[in-house]
Amino acid sequence: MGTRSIKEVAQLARVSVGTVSNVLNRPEIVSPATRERVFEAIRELGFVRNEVARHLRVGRSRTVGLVVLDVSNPFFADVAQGAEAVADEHDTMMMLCNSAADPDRERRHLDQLEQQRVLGVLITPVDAASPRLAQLTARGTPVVLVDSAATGMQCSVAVDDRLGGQVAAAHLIERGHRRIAFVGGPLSIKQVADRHAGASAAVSASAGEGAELVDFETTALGVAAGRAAGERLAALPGAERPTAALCANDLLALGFLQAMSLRGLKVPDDVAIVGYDDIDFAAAAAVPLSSVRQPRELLGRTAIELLLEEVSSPDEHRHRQVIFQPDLVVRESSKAIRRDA
Amino acid sequence: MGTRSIKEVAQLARVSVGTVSNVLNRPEIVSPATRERVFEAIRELGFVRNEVARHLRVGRSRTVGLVVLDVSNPFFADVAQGAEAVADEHDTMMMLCNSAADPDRERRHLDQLEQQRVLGVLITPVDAASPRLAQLTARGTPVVLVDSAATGMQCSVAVDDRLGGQVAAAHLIERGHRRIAFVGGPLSIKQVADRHAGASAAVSASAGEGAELVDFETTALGVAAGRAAGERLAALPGAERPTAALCANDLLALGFLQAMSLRGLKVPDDVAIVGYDDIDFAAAAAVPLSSVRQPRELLGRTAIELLLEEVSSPDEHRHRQVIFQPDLVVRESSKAIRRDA
DNA sequence: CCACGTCTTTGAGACGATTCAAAAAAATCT
DNA sequence: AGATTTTTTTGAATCGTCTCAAAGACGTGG
Repeated sequence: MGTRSIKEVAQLARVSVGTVSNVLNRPEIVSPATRERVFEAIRELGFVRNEVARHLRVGRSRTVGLVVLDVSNPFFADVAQGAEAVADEHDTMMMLCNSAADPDRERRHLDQLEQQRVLGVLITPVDAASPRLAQLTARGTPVVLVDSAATGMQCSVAVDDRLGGQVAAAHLIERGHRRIAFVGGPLSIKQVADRHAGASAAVSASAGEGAELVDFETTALGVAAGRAAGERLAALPGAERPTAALCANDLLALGFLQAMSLRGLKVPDDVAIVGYDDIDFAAAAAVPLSSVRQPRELLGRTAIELLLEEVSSPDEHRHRQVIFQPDLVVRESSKAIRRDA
Repeated sequence: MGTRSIKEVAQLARVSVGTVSNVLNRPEIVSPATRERVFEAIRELGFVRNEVARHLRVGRSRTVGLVVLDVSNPFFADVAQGAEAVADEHDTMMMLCNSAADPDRERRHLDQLEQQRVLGVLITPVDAASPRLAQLTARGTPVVLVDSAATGMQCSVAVDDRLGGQVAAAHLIERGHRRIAFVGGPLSIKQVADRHAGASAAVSASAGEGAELVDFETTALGVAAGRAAGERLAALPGAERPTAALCANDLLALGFLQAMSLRGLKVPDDVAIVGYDDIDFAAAAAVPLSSVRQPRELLGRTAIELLLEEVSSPDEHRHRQVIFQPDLVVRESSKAIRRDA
C-alpha cells in the first residue's frame, strides 16, 4: 500500500540510497544541506523505516519477548512494567506473551519468538527444566528466567520463595497461631512448592510449641480456587479448623477472604490470612491483607538488564542468578494476637 | 551464532534452496524421498525458519499489535485473551502493548508497530480522534478500534456505554435510591463520559420522583482513586450523602467499597454500589458487586476478526462499527430495596 | 596548476526466504 | 527406441536496508 522505501526517498531527494541510510543512522556524517533535503523528502513521502529489512540486514532484533504465566495477574503486569521501562531506554520493544500456565501455549510462543529472531526472551516458565528452554539458549537466543532460578546455563532473577514462606509462617506462629493452613497449588509449580517448603520449615522449627501445617492444595491460583479452599476450611469443625491461612498468592487470599466473610467467619479474629505478592488489591481488600511483598518492577528491570548485558557483550558475560529478598507486609488480616493457644 | 539458514539445509540435503523452501511451504509438491531427506537435514541442523526474511520477501506480517490502556486491568486481559484465541487459529501472533493511558507511550508503540509492518493494529485509544490513528490507516496499516467507536474510516467494536450507564442508574432508581453518586473520571475518557451521560439520562427521566446525580469525578480509574472518592462521600453529612454510587469501572468500585467498610458504612444498606466491567474481582469482593457486564472476550474476538477480514479481502471490505449491548448483573451490593425515599 | 589531505557521497554486495520460469528427470504412450 | 506429457528440481531475481571500499568534491599549500 502506501509504504515508501528508502529508494523512493533517495530519488526524491536526489541522493543515493546510501546517503539516506546515513541520514537515518549517522546523521552527523552527512552535510547539513543534504541532510535537510533528505528529511524533507522523508516528510513529504511519509516514509517509515522498514524495521524488518533492517533487522534482516543487521542481524539483530530490537524486540524482546516476555512470556508470563498470567497477564491478568497484577504481579506480572508489574513485572512487565518494570521490564518495559528499561527496554524503552534502550530503544527496544517488549513483546508480551501469555502462556496461561499452559505448556503448549508456552511452546508456541517460544517457537514464534525464535522464528522472529528476537533479541532474547524473558520468561516465567511453566517448567524451568523444560528442554525447550535449554534448546532455545543452545541455538543462540539468550533466555533469562524470571521469578524462577536457573541452574547456570542461563541468567535468572527470582525472589527467595522459601524465605518468604518461612517468614510468613513464622509471623503467624509468633501471633499465636498453632494450626496453620497452607492454601495453594498445584505443587508442581516451583514457586508454590518453595513457599510451602519455607512454611513447613518454620512450622517444624516450632513444632515443640505445637505448631502444625495443614495443606489445602488447590488446582489453580485464582480467586475462585481460593474461595473454594476457604469453604473447605470453613466447613471444618471448630477444633480442627486452622486459625490462620497462608496463601500461595494474593488472588487465592482474596478468594479465601471472601469465603470467610460469606461463612460468617471474622478475619482476623476467627481466621487470620497472609497472602503473597502484595498486589495492589491486597491492600485494598475489605480487610487489608498481610502479604509477602516481592520487588515486582525490580524483578522485571533486572531481568532485562541481564539480558541486554548478555547481548551486548556475549563473550565476557557470565550467567548470574540474582535472588531478591521478600518482605512481609503486615496488615489487618493477621495483626491480632491469638490468645487461646 | 547457532542459527542455520535454508542454504545450509539445502547443502546438507543435497538439494537446492528452492526445494527446501518448497518443503517448508508446499510439501505436497516435493517427492516423498526428497522431502524426507530435507526434513532430516532440518532436524539435524536444528534449523528454524527466519520469519524476518520471510516477511520481507512476502511483504506480509504474521503479527498483530494490540494496544490497551492498562494491561493490569483484568478487563483488558480478557479482551486480549479473546483476540489471541482467534489469532492463534490464524497462525498469527499477538503483540500486546500497554499504553497506560499515556498518549506518548501510545505513540511510541504505534511507531514501532508501524516500523515492524505489522499486519494490523487493534487499539483502545487514549483519544480515538488522534490524527496518528488516521495516519496509520492512511499509510496502509489497518486499524480496528476496540471499546471505542470509529467514525467510518476504520472498523470498531464497542459496547454501548451510554446504555450501560443508563441501565445501571435506572436499576438504582428502581431500588428506591434518589441521590446517586457517579464516581469516575477523567471525563475526557470517552467511555467514562458516555457512562456518565447514560446515567444522567436515566436520572433526568426520573427527575419527577426527585432523582438526582451527584458527580464525584476522579483523576484516574484505579482502586486508589475509588477509595479516595469513597472517603469524600463518606465525609458528607447524612442528609446530603448519596445512598448509592455508580462507578465507572470495577476497580473504582472496589476501592469505593473498601472506603465504605473503613468508614463503617454498610453496603448495601447505607450505600449501594454498582460497578462496571464485571471483572472477576467484582463477584469476588467482600460484598459481591453489582456490575455492568461487557462481553470482554467477544470484544477481542470480534476486533481481530474484523481486522483479518479487512486484510484478507481489502477490496470488498466495508468498514463496520460493531456495537454490543451491556448486561447488568445484580449482586449483593445493590440488591436491597431502599424504603426511605 | 598540481598534489594532497579532509569531507561527502556513491553503489555494489550482502542478509535469508520465496517465487517462478525454465531445465531436468521420470513416467506414459506410440 | 523415440516422442510426449507429467512430475520434480533448479537457480536467479527480489524484498528494503545497511555497510564499506572507493570515488568525488573541496580546500590548502607549494
